[in-house]
Amino acid sequence: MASDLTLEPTPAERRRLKVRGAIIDAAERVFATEGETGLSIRRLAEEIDYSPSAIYKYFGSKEELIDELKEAFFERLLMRVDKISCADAPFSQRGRACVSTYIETAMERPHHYAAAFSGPRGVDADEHAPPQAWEEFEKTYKGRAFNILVDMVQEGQSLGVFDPALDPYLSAKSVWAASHGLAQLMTHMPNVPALLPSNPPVTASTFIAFHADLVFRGLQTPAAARQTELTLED
Amino acid sequence: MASDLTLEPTPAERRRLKVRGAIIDAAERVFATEGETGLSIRRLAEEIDYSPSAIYKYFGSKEELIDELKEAFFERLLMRVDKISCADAPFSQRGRACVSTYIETAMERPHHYAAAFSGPRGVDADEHAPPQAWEEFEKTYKGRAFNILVDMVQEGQSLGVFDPALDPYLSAKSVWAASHGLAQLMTHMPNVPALLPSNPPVTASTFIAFHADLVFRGLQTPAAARQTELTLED
DNA sequence: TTAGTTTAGAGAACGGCGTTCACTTTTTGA
DNA sequence: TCAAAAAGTGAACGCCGTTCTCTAAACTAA
Repeated sequence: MASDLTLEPTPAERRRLKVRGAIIDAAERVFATEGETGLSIRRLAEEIDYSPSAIYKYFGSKEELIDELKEAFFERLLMRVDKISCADAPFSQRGRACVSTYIETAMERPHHYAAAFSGPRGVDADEHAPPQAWEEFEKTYKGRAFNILVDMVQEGQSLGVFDPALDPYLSAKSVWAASHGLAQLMTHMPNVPALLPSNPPVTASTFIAFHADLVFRGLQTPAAARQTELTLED
Repeated sequence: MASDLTLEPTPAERRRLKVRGAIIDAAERVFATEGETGLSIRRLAEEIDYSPSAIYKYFGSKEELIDELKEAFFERLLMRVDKISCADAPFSQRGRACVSTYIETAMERPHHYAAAFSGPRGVDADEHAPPQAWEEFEKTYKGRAFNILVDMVQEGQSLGVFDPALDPYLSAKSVWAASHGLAQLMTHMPNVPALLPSNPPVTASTFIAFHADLVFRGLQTPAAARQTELTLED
């Protein structure tokens, strides 16, 4: 701990990071395919050829490890949505693309996405936790992703396509809820879109676009809504 | 097993049902407050003064027991929503009330609601499960609740307030996703509505109504949407 | 180089879990 | 009354997360 000022990592630090990375990699691999159920410290240890107790030199607990997986996932989720929200495309396309990207990213890693909205940090923990302040939430990945939505609503309002009477924050939360709900529905009941007695059967991505259109339509000014076509072709 | 035809339960059956009920009651109590984490067979056994292995005379596994809790919850959820959907009230009020009731019921038992959309039956199990047919899904509590939504969309279309070009099934699924998403958001991040930098702060039920309005607005005909006020009072 | 200290890692152990199995006790029904 | 079925027990198995003690290696300073 004598070299707080040196920037290049010492060999020791490099080795430590390597082992840490191996643990994270193995955890990521297992968690992505089998979720929290299949991920055990003992199995992780076996997979990287260490003893179980060795892992506790790198992570304080199993939960701490999983939190890191979730964080990494949400960072990627945020980056993808952010990139699309800044893209050079018409407003309506960008809006739809943000929602689609969000849902599709969630569908790629269902366990990661579900874990972020369940478990101890979800239902249980907020009993005694002090209500998080807005300034704090804004720095989270979730908070930053949320802010993208807020900006989008405000842009729509300034463009005259969204109802200017709407509170941007409440509207953004509504859009978030709608997106989140569909993501959850599609990851946990993937067969539902296919089994609906509609003609013709609808693919996942088509339905996502339909859903996104419906949600944004609720925000529109009546005049704007009149010009919006609600169709199902891509 | 000689009395398949007698209708009144024998004393033996009555006793068995009593013990079974005690197990379920204890499980319900623990699960409602502490969720799946706090519910263990051993603790349940201790709470009803039996040995752990005795429970396996009544339930094949822990998962089977929890499934029964979930089923009971969804039955109540369905009954509440069904009662409201048949109430004698204007269409728009009924629609909003269905969504509100759904979300509020979920918020009363967050663990039950969350468990129904996660765990082995959620992400994992559908890998090898054959895609469920519509006729089968329709009999589930989930399926019946879903059908209420379908009927509501169709009623709105026949009343001329919802866009007749919309597929009722896809639209119903969209509404379901939006409702589910908000339920999940409010159970797992209850502090978010309060921390939004809006003036004045918004209560949970107010926001739920706002969300419901927004969702149904997306289904409306432009003419109908022009007449709908999006406000936040009561 | 060497002595001392920090660190990585191993291995056994603890308490808890779901579940099973062999066993005893109670209840049932002819 | 007596065999068969059911209810209930307690020990055990193989997991789990986590902790503790101990060894061996790696750094640091003289």
